[in-house]
Amino acid sequence: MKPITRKEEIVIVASQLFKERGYSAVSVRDIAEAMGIKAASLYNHISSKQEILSTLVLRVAKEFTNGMNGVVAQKSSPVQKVEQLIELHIDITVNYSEGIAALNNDWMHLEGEDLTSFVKMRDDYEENFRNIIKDGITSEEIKPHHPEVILFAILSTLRTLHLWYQKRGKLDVNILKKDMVQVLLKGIV
Amino acid sequence: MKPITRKEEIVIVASQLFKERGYSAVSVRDIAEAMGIKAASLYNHISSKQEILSTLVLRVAKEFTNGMNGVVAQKSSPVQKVEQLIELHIDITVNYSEGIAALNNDWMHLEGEDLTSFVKMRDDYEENFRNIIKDGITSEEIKPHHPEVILFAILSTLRTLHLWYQKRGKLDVNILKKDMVQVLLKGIV
DNA sequence: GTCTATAGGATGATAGAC
DNA sequence: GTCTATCATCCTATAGAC
Repeated sequence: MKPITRKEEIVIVASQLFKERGYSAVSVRDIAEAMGIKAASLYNHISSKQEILSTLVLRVAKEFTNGMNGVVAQKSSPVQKVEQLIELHIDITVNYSEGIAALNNDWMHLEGEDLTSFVKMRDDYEENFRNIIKDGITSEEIKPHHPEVILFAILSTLRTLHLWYQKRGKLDVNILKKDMVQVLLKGIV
Repeated sequence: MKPITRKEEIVIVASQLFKERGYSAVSVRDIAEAMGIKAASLYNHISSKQEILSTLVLRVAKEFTNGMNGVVAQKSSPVQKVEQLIELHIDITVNYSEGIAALNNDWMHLEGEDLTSFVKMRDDYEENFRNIIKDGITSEEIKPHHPEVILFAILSTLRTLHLWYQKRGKLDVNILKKDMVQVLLKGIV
């Protein structure tokens, strides 16, 4: 089915270590040891430790960007779009759990063009999300709180889903989606 | 007024660097340079780099523990307690912004007894919060969603407040409290 | 309280044999 | 594709002079 390349294997193993300890606290020797080979052997497949991080973070960032573009292109209402974004985050969390940890905590260790391109993707994503919320306020579907507070509350929750999903991973994804949508949109009281 | 000790100065300078790059990516040379002295001179005031992290993280963790104990001891309703906890997080965020970053992202680099004691404080805090939510569901003040989903949504938002507060720091704290309480308790639609 | 000098080890990465 | 050997640099921390 999936003939995983050696480089891909490195990225997967590294991402698990990055998630536990963070990019800076993980050495290339640690990654190699986790794969049962020597550090020098890694360099037959990658050009630097940086490259692992870039591959990992940019891959997930592109998933978010593509997903957001899909949502924006639709004709649904602002609230429906927010629901779709909540589902997007849950889907990506389930499929790229370790990558999200790196994206959240280690993006600042990217360098050069990779850093620039990541920051742009993240800013664009937030701007699209913010505009959807503003549209919802304008059309009176969403309560007139400060859009920034709403954006922050939702994004904070969605961005840290991976921390929680690993603990309660048994919960069915569809149940999680429904509950999360209810809690985030309609509150708890 | 405040005769800041040299050690305290080190903790403050280090916490700002830890917030930007994370504990592992900051060297003692970096900290010393930011203070305009040599790395070796730091060791006249601290015994290790670890000690800086412990001081920082445990200080903030104790603030949360004390605050939670105060809330639990009160006779207010579950929803009122949640409101007080939201305010607690906002107050601590305003006063210990950098420490919260270390607490969120670098606690796993604590060692020995400090690590154990931190994890216990964090677990106790979450357990108290969870019980308040459960009480609210039992008394039908809070909607009967899975308590874990509610706890997660609120805590995720509150724990990352510091990221947002620095960007929009101009916003009055009392306005922030009111808006945040509304959004988290009553939702956005 | 700060300095210079340095110990002792870890780090990212390369060269070249197999 | 992996290995051993190695380089140059960085790391935390200590000793001892001023």
